[in-house]
Amino acid sequence: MRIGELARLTGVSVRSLRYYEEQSLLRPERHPNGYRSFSESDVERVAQIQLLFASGLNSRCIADLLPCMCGSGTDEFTTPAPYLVDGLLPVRERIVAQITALTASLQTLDRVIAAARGPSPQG
Amino acid sequence: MRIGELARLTGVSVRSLRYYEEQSLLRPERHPNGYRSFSESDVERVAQIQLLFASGLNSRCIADLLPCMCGSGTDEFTTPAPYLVDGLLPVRERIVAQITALTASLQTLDRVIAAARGPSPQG
DNA sequence: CTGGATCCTGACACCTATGTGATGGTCGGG
DNA sequence: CCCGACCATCACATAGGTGTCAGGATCCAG
Repeated sequence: MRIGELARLTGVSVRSLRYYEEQSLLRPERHPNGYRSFSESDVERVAQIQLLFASGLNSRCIADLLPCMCGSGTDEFTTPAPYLVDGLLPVRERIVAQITALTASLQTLDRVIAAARGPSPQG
Repeated sequence: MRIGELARLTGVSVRSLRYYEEQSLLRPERHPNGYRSFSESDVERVAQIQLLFASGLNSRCIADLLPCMCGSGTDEFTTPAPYLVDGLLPVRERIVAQITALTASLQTLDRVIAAARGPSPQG
């Protein structure tokens, strides 16, 4: 499919999809006329990318990660080099820390919201 | 206390503390000579700010949030106007969404890490 | 051929938190 | 007085993902 359709299917802007290719997160084929040609599986792949972006990873990190996880269809390359893991562990820690921070923030927020709803001594 | 000491106590750069004031996250007094004068409670407040930043909230959001929660010890003013809650709910949703994304990413990440460690069928 | 939709590349703009440097005021100790 | 530490403001830089526009090319329909 072409870039416009992928954009529609994923809800991601054409601009971003081109950027993803620039960052090697997507590797679409090219029609003879220069148009990008994406596969069906790229829909899922873009969703993955979006998820990782939403988690605060940057494109370089995602680029490292994707070859290890995208193998929904092709599974040869699902085992990353161990050296890659060394780079992944800090990322993991950051995510855990972020979840912790978010959870704490959420609790605080919920206390605030509860207090605003009913200032009665319920908590 | 002055800005340098607050920076030392919190581990946040002086630059960031000034930025926080610019964003109305901190409202230090001013000495006649122009120096900022922070209170003891600002140490905790900065920690809160950092926590929220780490949660991915931006300064505007934090500015809305802080007046409701800064009373961790003092709970008098923990009750915000209900109209404020309307603004808080989207924030809450964003936090929940982010936790969801992070959790999913963490799972993916852990699968990759596990696969790299031992490609044996252990999980 | 014409018009419109879609695509291409390239480039600049933005936002946001933070770094960094310039330039100068304030204060305390020697 | 003078130096060093600290503070002030202003301003420019950075990074990363995205918006947006410019200037063309392609393709299809009429």
